[in-house]
Amino acid sequence: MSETRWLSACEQEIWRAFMSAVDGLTDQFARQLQRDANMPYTYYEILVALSEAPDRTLRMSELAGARGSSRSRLSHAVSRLEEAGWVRRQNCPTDKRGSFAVLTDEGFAALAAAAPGHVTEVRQRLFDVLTPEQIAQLGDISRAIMRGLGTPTQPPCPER
Amino acid sequence: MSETRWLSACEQEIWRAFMSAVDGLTDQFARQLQRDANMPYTYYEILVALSEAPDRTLRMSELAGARGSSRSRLSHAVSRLEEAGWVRRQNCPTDKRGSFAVLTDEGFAALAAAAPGHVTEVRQRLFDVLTPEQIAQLGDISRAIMRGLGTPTQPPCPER
DNA sequence: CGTGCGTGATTGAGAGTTCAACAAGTACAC
DNA sequence: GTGTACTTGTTGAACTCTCAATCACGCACG
Repeated sequence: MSETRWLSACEQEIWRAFMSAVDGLTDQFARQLQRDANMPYTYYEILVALSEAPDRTLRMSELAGARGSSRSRLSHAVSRLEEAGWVRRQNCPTDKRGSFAVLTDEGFAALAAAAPGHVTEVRQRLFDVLTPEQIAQLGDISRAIMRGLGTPTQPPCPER
Repeated sequence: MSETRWLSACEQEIWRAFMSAVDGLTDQFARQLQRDANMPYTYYEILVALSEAPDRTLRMSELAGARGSSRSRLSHAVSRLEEAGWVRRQNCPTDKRGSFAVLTDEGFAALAAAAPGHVTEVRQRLFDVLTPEQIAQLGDISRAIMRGLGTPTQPPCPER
């Protein structure tokens, strides 16, 4: 067990600013979605992932793995989304253990209704307050963090 | 209601990288604390705030306001922390409605035990994977976001 | 005074997440 | 084939957070 490398005053200030910003952002987005679309943020993400999949269908595992979600959490969430009529479960014919989650038309409609408000919020709270340089820097920083966490990353966007 | 300004492919890629990074980080920190110190991240933050206050004591409201927490959440959390013996409630003599939360010696000890692991994690997952320039950029970006959210910000650190 | 209104804090119910345990199915060696 | 180990997905209990309701108190105004 080696000596702890504490944060300098500078580092600590940056760390706290970062956490405040992130907290504030996620809180803002979560509230906006809950208020305007009556869905928690994680459910929105599930609907987005399904809407982009072929046939709007994904295996439960893939859906869980795509976002950093646990199988258990996803199972509970999909149960809820099923009650809402936004998602439907379907058995996998080739692997009898497996289940598919399928986005229903109602689910797609709910997502389409929720998206504009959410995107507007993201634009206002994030992109509009940063300069183009800062936006590019944020992309690089995020990818570096993801690499540090072992998350696979896509190559950065082509030059602006 | 004006037209929605959607995100470009570039912006969306940055947005998703950012959310993945943030999610991964907070998840990592939360798990590390839960595993090694048996406390949720928000409770850790409460202990930190108390440990820095004069007499390790704060009004419930101040404690809630300091972090973006609701009174209700804080009340529940302090009840838990009280059961653990880490915090103690104390009546306010000048305002009989008020309560103080006081960090106990056990609480301070628990915090002291948890801090090294947490700081090490923050250093490894965040500061070690970024260049000094990126760290400074992250500070500026975070402050810009906070301003956009209406959160008061401290002036940035003196030049490195 | 005392009535009314705003504030500080708590409570309980409902919703989401986590964790461990479990059932069911598949893969693979022997 | 059969047994063992791993994977997929679900479940229930415990825990945290949110929201609305509530209680107790302070403060100002008639």
